[in-house]
Amino acid sequence: MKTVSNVINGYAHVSASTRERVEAAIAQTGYRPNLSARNLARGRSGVIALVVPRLEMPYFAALAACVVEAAEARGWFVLIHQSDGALETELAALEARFPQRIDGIVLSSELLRAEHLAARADTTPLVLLGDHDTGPDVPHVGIDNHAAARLAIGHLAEIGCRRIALIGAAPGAQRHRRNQGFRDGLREAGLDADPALMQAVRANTGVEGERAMEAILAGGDTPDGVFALTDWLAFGAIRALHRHNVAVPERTAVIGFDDIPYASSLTPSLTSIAPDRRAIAERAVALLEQQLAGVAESDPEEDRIGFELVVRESTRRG
Amino acid sequence: MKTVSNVINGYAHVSASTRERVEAAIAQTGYRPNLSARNLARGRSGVIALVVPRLEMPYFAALAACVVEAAEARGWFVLIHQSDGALETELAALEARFPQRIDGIVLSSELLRAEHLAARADTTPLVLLGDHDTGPDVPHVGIDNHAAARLAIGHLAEIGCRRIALIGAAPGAQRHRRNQGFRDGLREAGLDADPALMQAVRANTGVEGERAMEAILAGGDTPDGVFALTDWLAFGAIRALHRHNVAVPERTAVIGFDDIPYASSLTPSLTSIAPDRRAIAERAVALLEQQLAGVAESDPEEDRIGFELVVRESTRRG
DNA sequence: CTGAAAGCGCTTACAG
DNA sequence: CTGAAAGCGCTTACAG
Repeated sequence: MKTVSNVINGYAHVSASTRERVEAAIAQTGYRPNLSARNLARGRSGVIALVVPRLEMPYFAALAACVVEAAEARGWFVLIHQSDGALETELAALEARFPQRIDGIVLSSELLRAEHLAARADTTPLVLLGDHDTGPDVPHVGIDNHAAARLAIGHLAEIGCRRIALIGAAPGAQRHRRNQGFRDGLREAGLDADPALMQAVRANTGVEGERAMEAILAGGDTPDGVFALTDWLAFGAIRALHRHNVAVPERTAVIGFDDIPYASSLTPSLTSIAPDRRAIAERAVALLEQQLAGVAESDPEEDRIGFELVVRESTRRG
Repeated sequence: MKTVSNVINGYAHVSASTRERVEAAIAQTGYRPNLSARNLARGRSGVIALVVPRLEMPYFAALAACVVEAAEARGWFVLIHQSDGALETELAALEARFPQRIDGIVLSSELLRAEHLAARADTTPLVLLGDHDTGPDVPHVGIDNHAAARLAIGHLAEIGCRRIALIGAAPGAQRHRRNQGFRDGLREAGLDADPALMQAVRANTGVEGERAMEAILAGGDTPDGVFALTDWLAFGAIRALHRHNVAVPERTAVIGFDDIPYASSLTPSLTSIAPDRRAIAERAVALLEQQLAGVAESDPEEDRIGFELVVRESTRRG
């Protein structure tokens, strides 16, 4: 009956006594609504998709856990898809080409550009995560990567680094804002960007970080600071530095990005930028719900999530 | 109509021409079945629960990704829950106390004992993962932890280790089989188990691994080999060894367990036991489906999953 | 081998 | 403020 439905869904216009009677009956019988029936009646699938590069990356695993929780609170299940950083897969997600119907998409993209988003035909509610500039049309939740990168460089400069290397994606490409923050951070510290100390990578893996660091060291010039665009890249960079007998942090300080759980278990433990993942997930799911309800109030203020610098051994000198 | 349903669900007794016509129509209209309606009609929720200690642990993240894939192939969504290694949460999962109805449970348990399973009242299909002996009543999917631990010790003995330390849970407790494998492996190598070289931990984290290694070294006796029951513990152990200026692997070789993605990015890269996670997930979901269908053919042969030893720098000498 | 009908458990106008 | 009825899109006996 309508009344019971009103009580369960928390609508008004139910007398207190009736509400109590209904709630007592629910408690007594241990009733749990059948989500399939509810979704069928509501015309929703009850499922949102979360697309991340790889779930094995602790950053995305942690993020996924937060998204699962936030979605569950709204009666959604999360279908986790891995893109492996393939543009084709990201484009498929953009057009909601999933085996099931989907109420919304949270897409942590690596490769998508503004032109891909402009060409989007599908209308499924969509929220983007990640460090890239994709224009104002699609809601984008994340930290201020530019400011975070500047903070990282400022920290290195403060502990005395003068020749700071960058390990990460190609300038102007995906990791645009962190790249730009690196350059601006150097400028603010009165330092120069040296192309010989900047190395692109093909993937955010330890192996690539190691290769990039090797390439920089092969130039004959040992930097006294390294900014890696992700923690995993930093791990690899430290491997290369060790092999060349470069002491970390004494000779070369290293800072990463993401603050993955293992950052504190390494030798040395890793200084890193820690985004507020829980807030990112919560906001992303809330935005999906707003889009579904038609209230598209994109609030840049709310979409900008907090972060902090966590200082550990890899930049602790003296 | 019944015929269309037969085609979609792959049942027999449909003429080839009719089948073709139906399939053509499906392809043309881009039809995708509504899972809510299907599940409602079938009396399923369409959701299975996966309970792991923490999704941030790369081993469980990788496992979760495999489970999600295997489940999706059978029309299931996966509700991921984190137990934080709390017995209370594991018991709640055992009794299917989830916010939603659940078709089945895959429970990667840390603390559950045979007595808890014997006392189970709920009848939701259940599959256990993990290293513990819980009796034959509940299907249990996993590698032969005893054999894997013996293999690890055999490897250490082979490269010349004579005094091998153990870092992990208390003997007789959760990690029972790996513990037992450690002891039997020592015996097979003609070595003795020294209580002074065995340290329990309160959690499978780097901090705990570090603390345990410190405690062993504080005994004044430096082992020439360390078997850590998980990779994360091994990371911490290596931190402690570094601090005491013990060279890894030259003075002390270290082997972990799980082969998490970062094992190859560390300094030194970590030797580890690699379970076939994909096979574990596939088998677990298949067992759930069998239980739901009432064909309870628990095949110990099938439930025993393969693994391998991956040798890396932390045990490579000379 | 195939069609017509009922039912899965909800929600939502619609009356009252 | 609350009850009776229809409908969401499937599946499944049931006839034929």
